[in-house]
Amino acid sequence: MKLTRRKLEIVSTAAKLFRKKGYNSVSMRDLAQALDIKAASLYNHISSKQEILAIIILEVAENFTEHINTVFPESINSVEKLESVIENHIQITVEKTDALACLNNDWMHLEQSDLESYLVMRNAYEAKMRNIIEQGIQQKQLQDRNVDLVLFSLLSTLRTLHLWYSKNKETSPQLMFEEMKQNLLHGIIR
Amino acid sequence: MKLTRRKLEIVSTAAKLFRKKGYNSVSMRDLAQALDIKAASLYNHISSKQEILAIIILEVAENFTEHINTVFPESINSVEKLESVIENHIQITVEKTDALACLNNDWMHLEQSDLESYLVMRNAYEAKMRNIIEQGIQQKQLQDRNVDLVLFSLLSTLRTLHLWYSKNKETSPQLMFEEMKQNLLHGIIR
DNA sequence: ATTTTAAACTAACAATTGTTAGTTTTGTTA
DNA sequence: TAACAAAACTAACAATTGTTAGTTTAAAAT
Repeated sequence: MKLTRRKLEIVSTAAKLFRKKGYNSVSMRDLAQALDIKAASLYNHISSKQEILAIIILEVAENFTEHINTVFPESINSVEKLESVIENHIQITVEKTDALACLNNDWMHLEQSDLESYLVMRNAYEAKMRNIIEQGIQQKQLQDRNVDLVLFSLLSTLRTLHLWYSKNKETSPQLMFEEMKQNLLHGIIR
Repeated sequence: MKLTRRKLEIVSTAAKLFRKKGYNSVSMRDLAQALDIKAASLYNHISSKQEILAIIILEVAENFTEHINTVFPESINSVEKLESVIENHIQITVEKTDALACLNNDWMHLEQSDLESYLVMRNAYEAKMRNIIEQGIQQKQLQDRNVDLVLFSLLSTLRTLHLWYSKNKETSPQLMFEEMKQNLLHGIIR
């Protein structure tokens, strides 16, 4: 099924609801009501509830994948690569807040090949991030620490930044970028 | 209803299931099956599914509250207070992994007075953390940054550390503490 | 040995779930 | 104006949900 205008409305309304209550706590009747139609009418546009979830999540996952594939082979140093990753996370946080929250909270409700695709992308992403960090340590640009924990420290904050942003929507991406770069890379101690 | 031995078994089994699939994706029949009994038998021990969720979440929330209330008035400097908070998060992550994950993922499915209690505790916790950070900035021990974003950077990682820990259970709390202190307070750049 | 209590059971309920079939309405194109 | 397509509708389905009522079993206390 093609992504028509109406279908996109349904998907983005669903993302908003899924984000607030979680995939399994939003019924097709809830979704329909938010769009001011009846539940059965949704099926003129989408084939199943699952399809909606897959569209929401896989699109964001592909955004992340595309960016890291661009930045990974570049001949800039590790710190600059990390900065670019931070910037990308902030951009997606700002532009696709609902979908990003869905990805974080409801990816485990994907089924079969969609779940598979998601996990493949996530693993590849983390592997490339890991690589950047290892390279940074080797080149003495980063502190010599437990790579997995460094990776987690970065990603945990970047992945959940939408929680902060949704309560601070007036903040400019620029400011977020500068502050997060400092916090994540240089720490908070003086 | 008192917390008997059997009731605790039910609650901790529920925490394990809720963590993996989310509160609304675990039916009372799922929970019963995991305990090798029938769904109706659960009601000899608990009064509702909601009660289970509330027990799981509020207990952890109280742990956090107790600790910050202990550390907050102490006459140690801000950095030492932050270190103590980090240590406490790691301890709870290690000792109550499932319940902590539940709190993070399913707090919004609490109802009425339980939801209220949770939010009161969370707000109080964040306010005290915020205060510690502000004090640290005033006393020039911390960098002069956006307080809210510093707070978020710390808490986002500490709150989701259970995601990393559940895949790295062999790691000692000591090592986690030392590494996270470095990552969070001093950053990762050399 | 008898009574009591704790904890399991079977059977059923009313409500809600995702989804389908078939129909009607609405707006556009021939 | 007639024909067509898009998108809504009503009505219903089978399955699953949390929970209750009433009963049986097993263990502990008298």
